[in-house]
Amino acid sequence: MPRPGRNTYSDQKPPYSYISLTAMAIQSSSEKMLPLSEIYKFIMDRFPYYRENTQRWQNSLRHNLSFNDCFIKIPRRPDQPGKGSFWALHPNCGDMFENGSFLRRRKRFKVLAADHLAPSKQSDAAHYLQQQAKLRLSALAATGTHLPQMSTYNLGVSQSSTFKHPFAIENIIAREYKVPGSLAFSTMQSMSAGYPLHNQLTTAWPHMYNTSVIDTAAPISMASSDYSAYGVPIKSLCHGGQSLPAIPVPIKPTPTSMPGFSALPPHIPAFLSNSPQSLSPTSPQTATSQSSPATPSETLTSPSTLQSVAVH
DNA sequence: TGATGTTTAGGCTTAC
DNA sequence: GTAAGCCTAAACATCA
Repeated sequence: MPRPGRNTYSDQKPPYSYISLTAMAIQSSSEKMLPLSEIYKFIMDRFPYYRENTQRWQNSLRHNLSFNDCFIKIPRRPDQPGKGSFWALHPNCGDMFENGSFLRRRKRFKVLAADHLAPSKQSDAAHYLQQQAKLRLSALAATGTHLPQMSTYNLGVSQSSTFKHPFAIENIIAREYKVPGSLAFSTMQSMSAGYPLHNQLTTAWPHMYNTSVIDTAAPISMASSDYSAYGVPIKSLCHGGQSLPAIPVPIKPTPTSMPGFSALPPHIPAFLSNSPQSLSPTSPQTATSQSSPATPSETLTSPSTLQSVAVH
């Protein structure tokens, strides 16, 4: 639970559950999937609190990965030796935090038995992904953008150009953008003394802030016969199938009630303060997140191919 | 052998 | 008050 310190969160427990932290880590990767060790690294890099008692929280984190259906394990391919599997977010886990709290989900994401894609549904998903790939290729051709080189594990085709994952920085800060004047930003800046995040937006959230990579230019990988046509199990590919989540801002457990704290997660301001460009309300990302009323259900063709349910 | 992954259990907190 | 979510601990299995 959040235990805001006097002036900083740097040595305090972040107001995020392990599920949130893990999801953030996964979302921060360009391929939307990370091995366990990288998830550890992400969390430790950004949250000093987790640089201690590693055995404790890492055990909890592993427990969460296994226990929660919102995380899916993607085996390494034979040509990618290494220990452990990759972990990704389930395509439909986007509404887990519908109440906006990163600390406690309103509903636990649960995959029904039928949700494990049947062959027919897999083909539907594959078809959908192909369509998305074509759309992206067309967009790239129009803009002259070249495809970034990615491994066969990438999930690039899974995200539509309008979809913003709940753990994406855009969603986290979206509400702040709507605050008139400079209050939001100044508040965020004042909090940048929290987690000493040394990375910039483009580093921590490359898939969100590198315009040549994210969204409109997500890479397409076609691949190896041992796996699906996309290099990974179909099930793990369809991040674009989720519903548009509510803007996830920690609403309850947060330091908002504490003097000097805003509702924004403490590490977010650090990102922003390091990336003035991304703060521009006229930036493509911001414009997209604000001006695009389209929901994934509107932009995606077959969300029904991936059924899941949040159980209470 | 250590890292990774699964499962079970108990206690605490929070939403309903 | 109850159910559900979260955290922590622990035991065990698997694998590089």
